Amino acid sequence: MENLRNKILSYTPVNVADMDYIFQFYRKIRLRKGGKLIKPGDRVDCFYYLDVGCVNYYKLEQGEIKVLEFYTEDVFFTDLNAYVLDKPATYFLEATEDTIVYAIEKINVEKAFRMSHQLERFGRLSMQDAFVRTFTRIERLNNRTYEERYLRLLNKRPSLIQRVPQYLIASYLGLTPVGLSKIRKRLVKN
Amino acid sequence: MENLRNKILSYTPVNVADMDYIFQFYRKIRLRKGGKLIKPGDRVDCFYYLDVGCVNYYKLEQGEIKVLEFYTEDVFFTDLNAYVLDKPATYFLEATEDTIVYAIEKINVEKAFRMSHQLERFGRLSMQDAFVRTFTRIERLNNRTYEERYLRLLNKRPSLIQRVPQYLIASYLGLTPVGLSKIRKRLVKN
DNA sequence: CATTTTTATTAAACCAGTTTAACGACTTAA
DNA sequence: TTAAGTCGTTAAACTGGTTTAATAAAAATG
Repeated sequence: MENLRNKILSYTPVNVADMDYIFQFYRKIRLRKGGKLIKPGDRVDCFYYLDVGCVNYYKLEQGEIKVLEFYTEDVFFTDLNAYVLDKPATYFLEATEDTIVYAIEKINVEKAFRMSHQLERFGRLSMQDAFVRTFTRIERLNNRTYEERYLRLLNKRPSLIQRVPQYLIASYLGLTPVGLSKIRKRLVKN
Repeated sequence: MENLRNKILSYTPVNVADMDYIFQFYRKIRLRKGGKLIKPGDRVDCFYYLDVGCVNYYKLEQGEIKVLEFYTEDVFFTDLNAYVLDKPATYFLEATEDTIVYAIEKINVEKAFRMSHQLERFGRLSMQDAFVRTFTRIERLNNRTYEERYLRLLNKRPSLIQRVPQYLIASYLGLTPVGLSKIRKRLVKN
């Protein structure tokens, strides 16, 4: 759990007692490829830290898969909408490969944040960080063509293209598998 | 500043002393229509609360306006990317009508959050709230057609359509003024 | 390793948007 | 009160994607 500890400390200093306090609540979860943390209808009462692997955050709409995000090494994640608002999940959180995450229950998160000002601050700053990353995503969705989005992904997260099947990448970019295939063809020609 | 006080208290209880402490830092800003809080290149060192009016959060890209969000009554906002990362702004924050906001400097936000666990918690929860709203925006951008997006906006923020010129609405929805005009025509026919 | 299943490519027809340009209505300023 | 600018609509030609379907290639399975 050394990675998780360093991740927390990357946001703000936390004294050893407070760190130990929150760590008592974390439990390790191993997922095989295809294993799910959350599926629609589930209660979402955990916040996760992705240590090893990749988790696909997606929903099914009229049978069609809509990928919202791929969470990879060293990020916090959950189905935040459902988690925050205590609503049943509408998304899946599913491992695209063998994956290790650490989970902490919401009730214990709240306990830890109430008990420690430093942990509360960690909570605020990590949320701020999540916000900024999400916002950047909106910027891209709004302003770029599909080709530019694909090239950007290729550049920013090259390993993702290797790890994840192309039809999921297509969905993540907001187009069809056929559409992505055409873009790729266009790119090699030029 | 009663609205601002209630907004803060809607997230978490804050004792009077701590509330007074943070309130000493807020200052009122009046903007005429077209007035700007931020423009590209500016240092973004304030967090704002919109009391009355409407602020357009947009950028210019090859001379073309790209609207990311309209902030209206009773929300916190800033150019968060620039604010958090201490980078120069790339966006405008511009009043689309006469507007009143309250501003607090980043340095004083940090002071208040360090001084008070309750205020720190308010900071975390308001950030969480902002995240959820932003995330909802991504969902819409990803999954819906332009027509559905327009209908949703009409339904969710009907006043916005009245207050803001149509070419800005078009940009917010991610299409051209011509495109939006065609959609509107299609809708009245059916 | 042979079979089945899953994934990626290609082609053809189609369509919801874009771009450009012209026009009319409304607003603003001199 | 005319002139200039802004805003929304329409039309025509275009384009970058979609859909559907067939096929090929690769991966999983017994």
